[in-house]
Amino acid sequence: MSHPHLHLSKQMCHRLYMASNSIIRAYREPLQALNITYPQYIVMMALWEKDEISIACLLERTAIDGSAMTQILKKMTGKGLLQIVPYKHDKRKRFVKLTQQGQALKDLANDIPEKIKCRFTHIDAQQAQQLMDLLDIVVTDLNESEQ
Amino acid sequence: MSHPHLHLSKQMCHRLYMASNSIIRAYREPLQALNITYPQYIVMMALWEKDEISIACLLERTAIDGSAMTQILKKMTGKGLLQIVPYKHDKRKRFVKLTQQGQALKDLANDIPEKIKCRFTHIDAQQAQQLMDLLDIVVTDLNESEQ
DNA sequence: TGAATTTACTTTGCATGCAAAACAATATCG
DNA sequence: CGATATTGTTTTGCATGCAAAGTAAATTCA
Repeated sequence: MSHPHLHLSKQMCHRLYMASNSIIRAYREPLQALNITYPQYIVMMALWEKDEISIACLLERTAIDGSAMTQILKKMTGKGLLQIVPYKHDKRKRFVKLTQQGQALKDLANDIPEKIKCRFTHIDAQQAQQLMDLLDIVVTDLNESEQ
Repeated sequence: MSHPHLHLSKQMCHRLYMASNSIIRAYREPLQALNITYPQYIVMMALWEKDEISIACLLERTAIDGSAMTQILKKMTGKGLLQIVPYKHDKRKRFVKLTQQGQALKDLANDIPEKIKCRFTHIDAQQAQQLMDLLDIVVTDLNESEQ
């Protein structure tokens, strides 16, 4: 077998690629009811948890790319879900603030995690936790070793 | 704590999102030496393993989206890595065939998996396998429950 | 056999992900 | 104090991921 390391079946990266695409696809339908996309849902979850934070803080919490975030926030502002407010003391900074409509969306979203969980029939709670722990290590290792 | 299920820290999807983005980003630099992107690398790995397969087969093996694949193959053809050849018996079908240059790239790619592995300092072989197994279940469960 | 389906892709339009460059405002340093 | 560097964010350009529509060829079926 030539170049055995290059087999697709051995690639962690390909597994992650497929799993991530699959689960984001799974969110598409439930999120259509809220009229938001998956990255926008990540932003909403971050803000439901802690509102009125700087864009930099939102970037760190969500791990969404900065230039993508600008576009995402622009669209969400257009939908009336949030507002971008400039800081008084530092005019470079802006913070993000949910509108009432944005806050209200939380109730509509409440049962989405459960809907997704239902689709996992072969993974129990312990395995799910194990998977999340391993994924955290993957992210940490890759971030720490950034040159 | 209101709406506890919506906390980012509990979202498998967000872990997968971050891990997948992180690892694809990690491949960027080594793949620049080959002048290909990550999805193009997936295509190359599939073809290095088994060449002269139909586009449909390539789609199944790589799990890349069909419409994206058209563009990806177009670019790879432009780079001289492969050719799209029509079938004789069924004119709807096409198959993909690596050029000599495409085949030769395999040697350059051979040490990429090892380079990536080096960045995982907190995951041993057993955990890596465990992670791959769990990701396989995620993908299977999500695909099986597609309505 | 000819219309209706199905199959295998391609095209289009929109939303990111990302690197690189641009920008404006603040901080730093000689 | 003023030139330089840094910070926080946006803009630009390119490559997907994906749904939906389009297309051409092969199949099925009345």
